[in-house]
Amino acid sequence: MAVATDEVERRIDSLSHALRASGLRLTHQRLEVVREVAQSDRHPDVESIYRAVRERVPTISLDTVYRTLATLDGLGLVKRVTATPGPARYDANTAHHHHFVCTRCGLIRDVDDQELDAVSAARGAAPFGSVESIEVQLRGICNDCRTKERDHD
Amino acid sequence: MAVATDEVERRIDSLSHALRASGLRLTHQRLEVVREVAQSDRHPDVESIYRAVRERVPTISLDTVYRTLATLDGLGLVKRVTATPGPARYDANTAHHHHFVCTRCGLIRDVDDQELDAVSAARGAAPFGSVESIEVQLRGICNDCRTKERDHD
DNA sequence: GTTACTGCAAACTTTTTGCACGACA
DNA sequence: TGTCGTGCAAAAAGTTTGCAGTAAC
Repeated sequence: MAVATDEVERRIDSLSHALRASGLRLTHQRLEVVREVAQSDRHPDVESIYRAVRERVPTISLDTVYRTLATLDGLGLVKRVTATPGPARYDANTAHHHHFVCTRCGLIRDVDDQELDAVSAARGAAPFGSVESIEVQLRGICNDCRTKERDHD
Repeated sequence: MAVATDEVERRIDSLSHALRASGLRLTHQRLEVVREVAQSDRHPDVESIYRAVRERVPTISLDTVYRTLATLDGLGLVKRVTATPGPARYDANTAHHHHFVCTRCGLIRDVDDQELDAVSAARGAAPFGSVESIEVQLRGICNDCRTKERDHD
């Protein structure tokens, strides 16, 4: 668990309130799916979340995980990350932040940086529509992949 | 065709050279797939490219389009766009640029902006790896979706 | 007690792969 | 002519959906 315990608690609390406010039910399955996503800062995909939650809720089904994540996304409690091709991945950090993306292995890590936060809606985007959020993707090679590359020399 | 004819020509030229340099064959199918992607600035998905190319090469198969795009991506002649969930989309603009993304309909448009180009590799990313490229995603609602929204009031 | 949610199974969409024929160099 | 690329078909991967039983409120 790489996310601080109190932040995990805060995220789970926020879930309960948001569900109640929307008239949705706080089920065991939803709670455990959120707990799983909230604990991780690795932007896990649906399959990983499913496997992890099943350790605690052995009867949960994959489609419930899909449905739960879609519901939570709709409520703004998690965000679907679209930085890599392939399986859907989710992020419980709903605060404004940026991403480092490894183009080799697909690692995604949150980047908090005030300089990047200061990037403002470009004039270049004005003709297309109204900008509501800005995310900077820093693409490159992660430390692990770089090390592996050296080992193969 | 929204991309200037001479730019399309330049991209097709660049294909021929790159394929030859890699010892790959310049087939009719590859040429027409590139022409299709190079002509468009809408970041088409594989299915759209397939449909469009089939008008000129009726016998082409969908899996050839998939394979061709993967090959071209490997050579750096097109880039797979990972800004929206769902089907793979491709961009023939391999120059450094940014994207406006409509979160409602999935529209993606290239944004050229010197201010955004000036965004530099954040210190915040340093611990994770080496940054090789930076893309800014400007997310919001496009003009068309905004208009539709008003019409439904 | 209602009604929304879940699990199961099946369907659907998107993408990949094996193989034999045909076309490029 | 040799070999790579294509088309076909089937499979694999990822995601969605209908339905009947179950659990939350």
